[in-house]
Amino acid sequence: MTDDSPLRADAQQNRDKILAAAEDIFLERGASVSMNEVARHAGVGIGTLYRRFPTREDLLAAAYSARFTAFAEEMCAHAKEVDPLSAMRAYLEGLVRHTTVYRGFAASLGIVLKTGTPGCLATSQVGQQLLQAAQEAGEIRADITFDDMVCVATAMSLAIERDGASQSRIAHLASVFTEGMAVRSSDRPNLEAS
Amino acid sequence: MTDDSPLRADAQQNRDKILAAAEDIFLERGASVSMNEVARHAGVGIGTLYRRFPTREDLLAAAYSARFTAFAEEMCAHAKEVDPLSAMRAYLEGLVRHTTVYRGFAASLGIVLKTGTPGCLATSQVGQQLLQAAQEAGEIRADITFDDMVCVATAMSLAIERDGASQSRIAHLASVFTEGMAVRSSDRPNLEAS
DNA sequence: ATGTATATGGAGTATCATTCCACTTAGCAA
DNA sequence: TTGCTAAGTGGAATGATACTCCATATACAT
Repeated sequence: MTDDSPLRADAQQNRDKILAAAEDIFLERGASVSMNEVARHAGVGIGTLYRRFPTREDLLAAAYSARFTAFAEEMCAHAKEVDPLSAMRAYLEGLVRHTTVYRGFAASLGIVLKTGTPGCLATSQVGQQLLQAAQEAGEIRADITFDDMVCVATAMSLAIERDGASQSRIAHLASVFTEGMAVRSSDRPNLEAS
Repeated sequence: MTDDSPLRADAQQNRDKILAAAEDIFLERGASVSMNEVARHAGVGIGTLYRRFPTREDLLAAAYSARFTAFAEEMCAHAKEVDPLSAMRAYLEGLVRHTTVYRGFAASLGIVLKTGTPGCLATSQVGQQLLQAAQEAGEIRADITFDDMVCVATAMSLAIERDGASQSRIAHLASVFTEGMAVRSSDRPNLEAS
């Protein structure tokens, strides 16, 4: 299903130009700029852009892949140094911080994370691992899914896009929501080992 | 600032026709149908539609006003029978459930709620009251704002529009978020008055 | 009856996403 | 080197849609 045949040299070059332009322009004017503008900025035809990235989400995911890869590695390393609940909090916070780099990206987060780009795949997997670890440690409710977390991150990002993001506000919201997913001490008696 | 002069009789009639058509067509095809289609369905010109409802959000807010009014009353009554935290959970859950009546409505929720339509005003006010009551009862963290809640509701609705809404998933997510906003017993000692 | 503020319809303009295809070119095989 | 061809390209064309503008029509106060 995944495209495997390697690109022709010129096509690869154009792909790179598109990604560089997308990075620039998304940063500068948000994730909703017209596809034409991206193409023009990259110096390629609109047809070429669509051939390589059929949907805006595909382009977003590709343009963001490197950031996501770095983020996944960072979170993986960080998780080894703190307790599972803190790791989750940090993950959530970091995911939101990344998501707010491009204005207007928040609403697409869920779709983008499912695109299968290396970076998206990595951050999804790390997120799922951290979640599972926290659940096995009894620190996060067993009925929370990774999709719940993405939903939570979306909410936080939307809130922040609206207000303008202060670092402290991101941390604040991340903390609020992590608390919501946490097992409450009063619930502990209810133990259920699989 | 609010428009006060009464409409001419024919204009009022057209306004009513537009609202009836909007209700129909939003229900049937979602909140993103073209304005042209609404106008055609209502039997008025597109100019008339725009004169009365300058933005899509204005139209959505007006078309949804009655539902929101009913919802606000319902929540107000319900709050008298349960504890403040449960009232908040019910409000959040209800808001999301309402929001999913028109497909594609979720993304506009925040804007629509600020339009000043009687129903929007009522649900905003009730939400703020419930939040304040829960905070004064020490059941919800003092640093949560009503806008936070709207944001949360938006994200839940977006997630649900994507996945397809099951009633249980709405309830589940509402519960997670409510937990997150709740004051935890372990936090009680940690008091910091400004 | 008539003057005028109000209201109307819909053609016109502008912006986008997306498709399509005649033309170009990289890379391979002879 | 020289074709050959699959892969790639650009951008005009198509089709939606939002939104504006104004010549015309009409309610209604006088």
